[in-house]
Amino acid sequence: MAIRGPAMTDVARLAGVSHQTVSRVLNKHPYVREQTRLRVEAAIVELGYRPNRAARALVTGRSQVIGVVAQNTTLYGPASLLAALEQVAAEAGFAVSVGSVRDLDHRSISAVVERHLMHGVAGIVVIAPVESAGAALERLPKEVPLVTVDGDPRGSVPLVTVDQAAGAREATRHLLDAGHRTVWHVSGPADWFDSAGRIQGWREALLAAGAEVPAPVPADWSAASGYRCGQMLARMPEVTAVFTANDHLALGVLRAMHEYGRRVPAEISVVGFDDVPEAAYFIPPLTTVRPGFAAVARASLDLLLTQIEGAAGGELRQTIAPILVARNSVAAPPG
Amino acid sequence: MAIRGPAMTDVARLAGVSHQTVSRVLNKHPYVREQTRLRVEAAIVELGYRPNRAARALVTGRSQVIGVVAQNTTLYGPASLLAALEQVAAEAGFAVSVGSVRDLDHRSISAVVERHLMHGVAGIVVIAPVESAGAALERLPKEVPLVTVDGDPRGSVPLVTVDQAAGAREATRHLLDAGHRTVWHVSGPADWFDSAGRIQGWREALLAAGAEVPAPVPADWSAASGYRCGQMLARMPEVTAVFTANDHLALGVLRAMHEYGRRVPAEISVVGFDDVPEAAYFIPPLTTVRPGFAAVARASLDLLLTQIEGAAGGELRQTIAPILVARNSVAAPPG
DNA sequence: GGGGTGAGTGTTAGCGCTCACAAACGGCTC
DNA sequence: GAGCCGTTTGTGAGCGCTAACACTCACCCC
Repeated sequence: MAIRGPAMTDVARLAGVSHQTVSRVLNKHPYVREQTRLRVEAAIVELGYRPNRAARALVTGRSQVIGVVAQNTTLYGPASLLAALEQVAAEAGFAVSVGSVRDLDHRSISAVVERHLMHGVAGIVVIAPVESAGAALERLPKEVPLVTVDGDPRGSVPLVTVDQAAGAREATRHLLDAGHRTVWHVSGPADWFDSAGRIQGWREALLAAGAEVPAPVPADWSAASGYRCGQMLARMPEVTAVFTANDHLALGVLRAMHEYGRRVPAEISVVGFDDVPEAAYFIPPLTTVRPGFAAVARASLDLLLTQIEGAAGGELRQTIAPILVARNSVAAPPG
Repeated sequence: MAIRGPAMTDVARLAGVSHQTVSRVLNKHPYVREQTRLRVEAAIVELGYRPNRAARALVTGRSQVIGVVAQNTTLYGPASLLAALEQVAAEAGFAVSVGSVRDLDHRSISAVVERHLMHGVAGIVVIAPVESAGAALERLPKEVPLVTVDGDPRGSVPLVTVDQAAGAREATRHLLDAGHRTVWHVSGPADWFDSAGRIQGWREALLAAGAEVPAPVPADWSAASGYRCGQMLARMPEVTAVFTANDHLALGVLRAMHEYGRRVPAEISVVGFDDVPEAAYFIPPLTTVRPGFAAVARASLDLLLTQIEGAAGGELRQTIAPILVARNSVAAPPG
């Protein structure tokens, strides 16, 4: 294994130039004669030459790899973000190395960051949607370019985030516009920034419409907890509209409503958040909010590359607006 | 940016030894006096020294990164596999670099493989569940250690795969045991090995029980197509049991049954495949087959590391048995 | 006492690349 | 024709590490 391929000098010899000229061709320097460039390129093709990144990284002191720290990568949201990041990074010539963490506490995060540093990443993207992660990041070594996604809005680390509040406002307004007096909210875990933002947007929309603001029903992100909350809401006749913090919660709520014989949307309207691919095939198809993963990925990488290239300036905060996807889980309230 | 940290010679100077001794400590060579080792380790901690992977990779000719080629990483299956791989790799001191492809044809795959090679990966895992990928892999350069997951059983490339047929047999037998005369199958795309294996297992179980074998209903993997197939099956009164090639198809079928007023499981039983986390919260909770992603990941990495280390021997084919997860979507047929 | 042995350490030579610098060349100005 | 520019190419050093080898001891055996 690990047979060494041809090196730059081999290409140089074949093309009848110095290794330095080959390097210049590879790095697209100006001041290489067209004819020389063609000769070098031909030699590269002929030998099947492939530049050695390790050697380049050694001398330049930076690699072409960015590390990502994420939790729960099997969930639709993180997985989508990861895929989008990978694609954007590839376009910029960077590879993406993932590091999953079980918990987003200081110890887990810095362990994975440390692993990334050992592997010599050029920069790190941390998907850090909870309080504990925010604190952990402040304590990280400053030597590495770092960007957080969905992180602490009050932190000092460069941040890209989906405008949770805007999405929640839209969802809530959509329900109010359908004629509901007020909207109940099944919220995500209290320590997630996403949860906080969605609660805030929901509350703002209600207040703006002069509607009553019921207490949010706390849950985690799972269909299981959505189901439990749904069981409660199903027994409350005054509930006609529910906005859940994500689609899986909505799924649980839908199942509970079904079991209690409360028809959706005829008796109760439901709106989710995330637009998972299956959302269109829930019973009934779910109206939800779609965050722009691709836009988030692009913004994150831009921010990171700016830091890697050493340019100090530019915005350190980017907000991506989500959009509402209307389906059949919303109708006018009964009566 | 990219401030160079302390190098091995700095550690050596502080510990009063040569850089080579530091290297020996780092690589756990024998023949280093305990006392010396402690002195070196103290110096490493004091300076916050971190070995430069690029330099090591340059001299040894191999990196500590493995590349993964996968399609559709936002789906539950691939995402789970990816996460499992990453964890197993981390334990072995390897980083995982993902490369998503839109299509599993020769061009896309070799482009991503090429990208991985440029970045100097030590080996590659290809998640290659379709015919076209199988062909593409045979044409890849042999110089790189390679393992396929869910790939072509007839190919020559080392392979780890879930025993699709065994899982399908179990699912089908489970339905037959519940008293159904026969079981209908909504199958995955024809060019997927997974589909073929599941069809085969389903057919075997029916034949073994002397049951009639209906024509499989072809679909893709989406809830959308499951829904369309479900609409058809719902109108066929003789259908009492359906085995779908994955859970999303089952979700679509469930929705169709619901719309046509056919109760599950009272009138029709349904079994899926994959055990996505939401499966327990479908209406009704879905009986399904759980493939062992962790086991697949572990086997793949073992196979890959064996190749990387140059050891030729060992099995080049590993099969992982899935298990049936019984929930409430299966009951005796009506009447 | 000469010559082995093995533990523990140091010296040297690259791995393949980029960077800084030098050099060669033609064309221009004065 | 001396001097200067801009273009095009080459030379040499060195990034931080490991592998190969050389060396120094202490210890043992005949």
